[in-house]
Amino acid sequence: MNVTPESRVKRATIEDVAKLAGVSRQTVSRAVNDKAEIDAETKRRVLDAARSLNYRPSRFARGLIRQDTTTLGLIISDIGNPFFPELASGVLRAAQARDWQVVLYDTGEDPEREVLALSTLAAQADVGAGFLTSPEVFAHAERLGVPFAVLDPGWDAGAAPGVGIDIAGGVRLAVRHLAAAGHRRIGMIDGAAGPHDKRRTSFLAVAEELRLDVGEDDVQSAPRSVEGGAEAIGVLRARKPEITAVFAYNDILAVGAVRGLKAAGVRVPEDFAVVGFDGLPLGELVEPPITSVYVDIRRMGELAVAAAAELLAGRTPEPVVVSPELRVRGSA
Amino acid sequence: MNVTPESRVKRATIEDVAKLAGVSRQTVSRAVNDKAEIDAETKRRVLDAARSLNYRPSRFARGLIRQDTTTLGLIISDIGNPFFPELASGVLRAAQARDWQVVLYDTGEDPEREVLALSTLAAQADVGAGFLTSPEVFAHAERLGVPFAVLDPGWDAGAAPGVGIDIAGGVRLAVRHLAAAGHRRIGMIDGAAGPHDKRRTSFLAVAEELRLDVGEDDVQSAPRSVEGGAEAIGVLRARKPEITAVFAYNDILAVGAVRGLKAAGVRVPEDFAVVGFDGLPLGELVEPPITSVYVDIRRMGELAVAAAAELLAGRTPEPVVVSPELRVRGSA
DNA sequence: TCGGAGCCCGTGAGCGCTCACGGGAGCGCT
DNA sequence: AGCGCTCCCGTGAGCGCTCACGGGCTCCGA
Repeated sequence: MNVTPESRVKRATIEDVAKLAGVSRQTVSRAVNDKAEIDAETKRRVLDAARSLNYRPSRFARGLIRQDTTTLGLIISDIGNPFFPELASGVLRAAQARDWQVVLYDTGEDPEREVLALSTLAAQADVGAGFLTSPEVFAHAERLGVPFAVLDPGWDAGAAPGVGIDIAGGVRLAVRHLAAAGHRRIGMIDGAAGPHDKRRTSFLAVAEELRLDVGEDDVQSAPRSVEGGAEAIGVLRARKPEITAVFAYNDILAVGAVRGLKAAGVRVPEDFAVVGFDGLPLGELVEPPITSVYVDIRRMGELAVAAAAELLAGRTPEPVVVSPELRVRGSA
Repeated sequence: MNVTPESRVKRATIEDVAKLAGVSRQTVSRAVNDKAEIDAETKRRVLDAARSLNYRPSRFARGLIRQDTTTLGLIISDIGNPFFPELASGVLRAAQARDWQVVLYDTGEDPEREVLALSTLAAQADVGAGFLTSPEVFAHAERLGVPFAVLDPGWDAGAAPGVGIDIAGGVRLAVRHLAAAGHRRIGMIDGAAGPHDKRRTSFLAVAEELRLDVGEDDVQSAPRSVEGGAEAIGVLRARKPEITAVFAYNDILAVGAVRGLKAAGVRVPEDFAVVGFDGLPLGELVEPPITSVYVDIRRMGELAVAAAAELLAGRTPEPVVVSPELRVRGSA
C-alpha cells in the first residue's frame, strides 16, 4: 500500500534516552512531561540526552495509555470548490474548541475514492464527518463500524445521523423569487453526479407546483466549475431560446453562467436572471453579485462536529436541518 | 485541556471479541485483517461477534507494531483565504500519493496559536509543514524536535528546510510592470503582520532601484480581507492623491482595492492600476480581472511534502524556491 | 501402520509508553 | 536512637494489538 519504501529513520525510544542519561524510563518520562518528583539537574541531563538522540515520544504508545486524543476524519469532495474550505472552517473551529484533531480527505467526488477514504478513516480516526455521494457509500461506513456524521449532500439521508439541509425549501425560495419577477420559462444548470439529486428534483417539483412551463429538458448538466457553468448556459440557451432565467446547482456554476451570458452580450439581470445556491462570499465579488440561496456552511460544520461528539458518546444525535435563506443581490 | 469531559464510550478490545466468539485473539486478528489460515465459518462467527460488540481495532495498538502510517501536520494561517485551500490541495495530492494522512491546523496567523498548533502537531504527527509567521515560531518547532518543512512566508527562512518563494523577484515583476506603463507614484497595500515583511521591503527596494517617487508613507497596512483592501485604498488615496497605481500584498487585498476604486468612481485600469500577488483563480472572476504575480501554490504544496519526506528519512532536503511570474490580466 | 503434508488454531513475547507502587537517602524531631 | 517526614528515583504491570512460533487435527500414500 505504501508507495514509497523510503527508509524511515528509526526513532529513539524512551529506553535509549534512559540508558544514555543513566536513569530509568520513568525518570525520563517525568522529565519529558515535566512532572514533579524530579531533580532539576537530573531533568536537565535527561532533556539533553533526549535532544541529542532526537527523541520524540511515540504517539501510539502514548495514545494506548491515555486515551484522550480524539481525531475526526473529515471527508470533502473538492477543496478547490470554495464551499468546502468554508465548511472546513466551521469544523476546524468546533474541533479546536473540543481539542480534537482533524484529518482531511479529499475524494474528488469519486465514489471509489470515497470508499477508500472511509476505510483509512476508519483505521485512523475515532469518528468521521462529511459529504458522501450516495447511500451506498454511507452503508460502507456503517459496515466498517465508524461513527459517521453525514452532511446532507442531496440524497435523502433519512435516518442517517448528521446534519441536513432543507434543500427543497431553499430551491423553493429561489424559484419563487424568479417566478415573482415574472419568469415563466426557467432553466436549471445541474452539477449533481446522479440524476436523483434533491436540487434537481425539487426544482422540477416547485416549477410544477407554480405551474411554470418547465420540463426535464430545461435542465442542463455541467461539471462543477466556472467554465462548466459558462458552457452549460450556452447549450441551454441554444436549445431553449425562450428561457429567461436559470437556477444553478451552486454558486460556482452561477458565476460561470453569468460569465457566459456576459460574453454572449446578454445583460444580467435585465435580459436574463441567474440564481445560485450556497451563498458563497465569492458571489459578492463578481459583477453583478450573485443572488443566491444562502446556507450557513460554517454552522453546518460546527453542527457536524457536535453530531460526531454525540455519536462518540454512544448517543444518537438530535436530527438537525439548517434552513437556507434567499440573499437577493444583483443577478436576479 | 480537554474542554468537554464527555464520557467517551469505552471500546471493545480484541479480547472481548475473542471471548464472545470462543476463539483466541490471534484468530480474531486473522478474521479482521482477512488473512489466510482461518476457516470460513469461524471467520464469519468472529466477524459477527465483532460487529455485535461494535469492535474496531485500536489505531494506537496497531500503530505501535506496524509503524507504517505517516501523518503530516499542515499548519495554515486562514482557511478562509483562498490561497490556503489551493496550497492544501497540493499537499493533499502529494500526501495521498505517498499514502500519508494529513491533519490540519488553522492558526489565524496568531503566533500564540501557531506555537500551540506546533506543540500538538509534535505529539500527533510525524512531520510538519506550513507557514509560520516568524523565525521564533520555527525555533519552537526545532526545540520540540519535530521535523518541519517551512513554506517561505515573508521572513527570510534562511537555512530552514522547506520551500521558498522568490518574493523579491515577484515584486520586481509587479513594480516593473507598473513602471513600464508610466506610473511613477505607486502605493502599496500591505497585509503583513510585522514591518519586516519581504513583500514590503522588496517593494520599497525595487521602487528605489527604479528611481520611483515612492516612500515609506506610500505603504498602507490593512487587514487581509476584501474590505480591508477597499478601505486601505481609500485611506491611501486620501493621503497621497498623486498615486496612480498600487501593488497589493495579495489578491484578496487587490480585489478589495479594485472594489474600493470602483465604488469611488475611479476606472480601473484607465485611471488607476492595481497589481496583486498570488495569482488566485478568484482574480479572474472579478471585473476587471486582477493582474497578479502568479505563484504555483499547488506545486509549493507538493514540494513541501517532498521536503517533509526527506526530513523524515533523515536527510536534508535540497533547497528549492519557486519563481513567480507575472500574469497580466485587466487591472494593470 | 505410520510418517508427512496441509489446514487450522492458540500461546508467548514484545511494540513504547504511563500508572501505581515501593523504597532508599537525608533531614529534623522527640 | 528511633520515628516520620520529604525528596527522589526505580520496578513491575499492562494498555491493545501483531509476529513468530508451535502444535493438534485430518487425510493420504507408502
